[in-house]
Amino acid sequence: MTNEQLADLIFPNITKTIEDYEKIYPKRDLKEGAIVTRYAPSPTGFVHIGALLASFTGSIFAKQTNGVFYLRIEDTDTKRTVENGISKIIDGLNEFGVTFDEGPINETETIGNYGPYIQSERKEIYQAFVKHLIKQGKAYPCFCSQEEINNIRKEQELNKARIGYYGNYAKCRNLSNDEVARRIKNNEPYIIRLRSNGDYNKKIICHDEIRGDIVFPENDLDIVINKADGLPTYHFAHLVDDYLMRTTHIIRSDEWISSLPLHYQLFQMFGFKVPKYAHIAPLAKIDEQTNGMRKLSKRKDPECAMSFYHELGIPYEAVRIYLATITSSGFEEWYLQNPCNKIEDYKFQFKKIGKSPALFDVEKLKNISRNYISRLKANDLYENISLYLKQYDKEFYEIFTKNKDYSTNILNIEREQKKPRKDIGCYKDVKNEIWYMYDELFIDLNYKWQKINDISEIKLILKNYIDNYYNESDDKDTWFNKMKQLTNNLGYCSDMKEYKLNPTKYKGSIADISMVLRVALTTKDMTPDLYEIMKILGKNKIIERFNKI
RNA sequence: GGCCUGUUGGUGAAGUGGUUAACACAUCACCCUCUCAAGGUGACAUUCAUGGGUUCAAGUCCCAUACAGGCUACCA
Repeated sequence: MTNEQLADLIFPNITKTIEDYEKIYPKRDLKEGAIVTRYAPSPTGFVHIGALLASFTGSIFAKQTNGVFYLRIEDTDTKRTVENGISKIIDGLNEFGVTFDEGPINETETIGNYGPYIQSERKEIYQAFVKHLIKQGKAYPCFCSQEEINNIRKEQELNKARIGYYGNYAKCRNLSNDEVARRIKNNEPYIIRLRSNGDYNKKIICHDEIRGDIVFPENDLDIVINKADGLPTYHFAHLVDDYLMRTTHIIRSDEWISSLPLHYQLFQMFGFKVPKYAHIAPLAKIDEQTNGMRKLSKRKDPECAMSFYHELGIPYEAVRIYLATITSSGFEEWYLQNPCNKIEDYKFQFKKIGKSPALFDVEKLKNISRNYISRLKANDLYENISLYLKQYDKEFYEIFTKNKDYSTNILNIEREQKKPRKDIGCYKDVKNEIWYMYDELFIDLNYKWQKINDISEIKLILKNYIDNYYNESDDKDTWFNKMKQLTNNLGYCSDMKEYKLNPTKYKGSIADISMVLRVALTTKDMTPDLYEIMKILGKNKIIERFNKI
C-alpha cells in the first residue's frame, strides 16, 4: 500500500488540498512591514491580566504598522470550553480598549475573510494538512495506548534517557503501511504523529524578537499532531492557522519558547516561511507565604482578573498606560513628556519589551490612574463616573445624576487647571470623596472636630461668621479676607507665619477657624478648597448645615 | 533527569567595554499652604544574584554556581 492510499484510507472525505486552501486564503494585500498578529485564547471566559497584556501588545503592534489584529479561539481542548466563553472574553477585553479587526464578535457572528476563526470549526482544514503529510510519509498513525506510552517513559527514566516518543522508542514509526491499514480496518484506535526529521545532536537557531537568537537541539520528537477526536494539537493548529491566516508575528507568552524548534520544523516541513516570534514574560507577584516570586495566579490573586479593575473603576486608559509602562521600557519617560498623546503614538519596539517577569504593582497602577483622572475634563469625568455608578452603585447613581450641573461643579473643583487636584484614584473612591455634598447622604453625621472642639465656641464662631461676614457673592479674595477679619476679631491669629513664631500668644489660628467651618459643612477634616465647596453648596445649604449644630 | 529562559534599590526599570548606575512609583525629611490631594527641594544601590576569568578598564564579554520560571501530554 502506498502512502497515498493510506492517506485516503485515513481521510476518505478530505478532498481539498493545501493548494486549494492557499487559494481560499490568499496572501494579504498589506504594505511592507505591516504586522498581522492575533490573540488566541481558549474560550474559558476568564480575562486574565496576562491575557490583556498579550492582547494589548498584539493590538498595538498591528495598529502601529497598519496591520491586522485578529481573535482566534483555540478550543481544540473541548474540556476548556465554557458557556458563553467567547463573548465573555470579547466583552472583557473591550472594556479595556482591546478590539479586533477580524474574528468572532460574539457567540455566533464573525467578521473577516480568513475564518473560521474558531478552531473546532476548522477540522477539515487541519485534516487536509495532516493528509498531505501522510501522503509524503512525514506523518504516521500511532496505535500506542496510554499505558504503552507510560511504559516507554518508565523505561527511559530507568535508562536515564531523554523522555519522549522518538527514535527507537517510537514503536509505531516503522510499521508498514499494510500493517497500519490492517489495524485501522480492524478499528484499533489511533492518533497521528509527526515523523520528525530532526536530529537531537544538531543545533537549530531560533529567533525571538524580544530575546534574540536562541540555540536549541533540533526536535526529534514524533509529537502528536492529530488527536483521537480528530482535532489537532496546539502545535499543528498553530502551523495551519497562522499560515493560512497569514500571520506575520506570533506574540504569545513565554511558556512557548521551548516549542520553538518544533514550530520551526513544522513550517519548514511544509516549505512555509517561518513567522516571526515574540515571547512575552509573565506577570508575577511576591508570594507572602514563601517570599518568593511567582506567577500571578487566577485562584490566589484577585488582582489577576480584569473584573477586579473594572469593579474598582480604574479607567481602562489608565490600565493600558500601566501595561505599556511595564511592557515597554522607554514608554514611561515618553509618556511623562507627552501626557496628552495617545498610547499608540509611542513607537513600540519588540527589543524594548522586558525579558524578565514583572512584578505587578497595584500602587503604581493607582498612581497612573490618579494622574489620568486628574487630567480629565469635568464633563467627561461625570460621564465616566455615571457609567461606573450605574453598574456598581445604583443608590449613589440616582443621587449623583439627579442634578448633572451640581455634580459636575463638584468634580470641577480644582480641576481643568495647570496643576489639577489629584484625589481620585479610581471611580470607587468618588463617593467617599464627595458624599457630603449631597443632602440625601448628609445624615447620621459624625463630626470630626479638631483643635476647637468646644461646642459653645463652635457655635459662637459659626454664628459670628454667618451674621457678620458671609456673603454668597464674594469672590475668593474677599472671602478669605473676611475669614481673616473673623479670625482676628475672635482673638485668633490670621497670619500663619506669625502664629508659628508665637503660638502661645493666640487662642489658635485661622487654620483652626477654617477647620470649624469645614467640619460644620462636611463633617470631614480633609476636603478640597473650602471656598469652592461653600460656593457650590450655596447659602441655603450652608445655613441649614450650621443650624444642625 | 534533559532542554530552554531569566536575575540591576522596597517596586517597575535605563544601561550593548570608560556615566557621579538615568527615570518613574513607594518611603522619609523640609518648604509652600485655611485642611487634604497636589506642587517644590532634598535623601534613599560604594554597587548590578554569587564566585572566578578576559581587559588599562566589566552591570556590560567568557566560564562555573545559586535561585526563580517554563517545556519535557491525545492541555493550551
